[in-house]
Amino acid sequence: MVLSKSEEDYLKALFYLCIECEEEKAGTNQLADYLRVSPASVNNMLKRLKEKDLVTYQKYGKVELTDSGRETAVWLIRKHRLWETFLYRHMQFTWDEVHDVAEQLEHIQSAKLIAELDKFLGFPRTDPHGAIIPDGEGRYTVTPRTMLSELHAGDRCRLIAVADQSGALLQYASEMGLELNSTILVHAVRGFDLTMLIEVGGRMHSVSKTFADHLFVRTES
Amino acid sequence: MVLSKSEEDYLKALFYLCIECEEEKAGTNQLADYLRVSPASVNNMLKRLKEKDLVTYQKYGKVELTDSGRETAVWLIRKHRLWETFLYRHMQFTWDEVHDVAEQLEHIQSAKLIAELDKFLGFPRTDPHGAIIPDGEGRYTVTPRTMLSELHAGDRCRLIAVADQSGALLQYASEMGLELNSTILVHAVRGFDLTMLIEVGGRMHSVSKTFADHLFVRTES
DNA sequence: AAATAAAGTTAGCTTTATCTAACAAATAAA
DNA sequence: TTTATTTGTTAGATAAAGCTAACTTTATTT
Repeated sequence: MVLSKSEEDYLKALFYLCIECEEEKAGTNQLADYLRVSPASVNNMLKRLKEKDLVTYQKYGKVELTDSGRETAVWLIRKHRLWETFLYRHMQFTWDEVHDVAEQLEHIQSAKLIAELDKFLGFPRTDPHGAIIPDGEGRYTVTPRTMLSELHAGDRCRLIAVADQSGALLQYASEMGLELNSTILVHAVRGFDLTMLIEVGGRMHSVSKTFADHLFVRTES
Repeated sequence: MVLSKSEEDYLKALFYLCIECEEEKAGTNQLADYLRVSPASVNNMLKRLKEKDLVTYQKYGKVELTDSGRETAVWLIRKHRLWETFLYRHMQFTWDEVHDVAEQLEHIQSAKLIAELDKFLGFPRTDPHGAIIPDGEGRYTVTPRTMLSELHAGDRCRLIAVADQSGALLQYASEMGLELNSTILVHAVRGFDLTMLIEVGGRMHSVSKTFADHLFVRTES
């Protein structure tokens, strides 16, 4: 079944809200906020997605992806992340530049192209933000990950992934010399607003909890 | 100025009809035929393209691209042909498979991506069908080319390009062992329907004038 | 339990891009 | 030159995807 760009965007949004955020189901306004469209537009689209058996949904209820809907969403995420990897590795894109173009490229329809791209890249497991790339069979494991904000003074860790929603966040991280695999030392966590004092490559930085929530790490000591 | 996919398709069609076919101007029905839409749709679109100063056009008259329209069309062709080259060289696509996917990829908006792709490919001059790739400054020279159908018995030539409209033509050519740079020997031209008897790689083939019209060659003797 | 707030829906409008059917203009043929 | 044919235009319809404004449900407070 061939879907429109918009339909695909809604499915992907639902995937993020329902599966990645472990919230099970999503509401109309929540989706509208995420996609920056009106709740009315969402309502409209949900009816069509239900028609096509991509979501389960009933009046005044929450939305959920069907198996078929989730499969499509995972396929889109696979395409998106493979393209990001390509742009990053071979087209000299920085990690804050890849998202916007991959957002367009993910709608290109050609299974052969994606299979070949995967092969060309050497079957990468993660994208430039450390996010897991679903495999050719649509397998996608959502592993629970530790956020930098969960650590305490004295902890040491490595950056393994960044929540890639915002380009500003990535630029900010780059400015402080932070990239995938960087070692981070937590010097202190200020009590009242949870601001963290961290050391990256010998330099000290003070970062907000909001920022630290978006960095996924593996603790080392 | 950002154009819709459709607007871009119309500009590219106009470029083919007006510039590549050396016909100067195109008509409504001609465009409708080429794009496989109704003349009414074309009429509608022409009004909008005129609004945006991409074509010159007046009621019951012929259409022509403006400088700005031609510039956009050449940019699309550059993108299309660079993607074709990428698919052919690095993604194991055959020359009859590249067109459809490139048709989608040409609408991706990122000048940086195209500049990097060009560099990655080593600044290719021609695409997998032998068509010239416009350079980064939008320079595009339409060189007059010899068609196989213009040759006579006894002539020898090399295939330098194929008119890439139809995938069927390319498959047919492949089947007879014909690829870019293949040497073709014209054995005979039948008088009444201009069917040609040609030799390719030691094998004889009888080809129609229609087919021979789509092969561009460089004569060698 | 009634009042208020939050969330979700409907109706009706807009734009883009397509269509068909009917009509008008320009060109070619008799 | 009148007729016929081809070519081009208009009007009105449809479908996708969005909007606003008004309304209805459901959930939360007091």
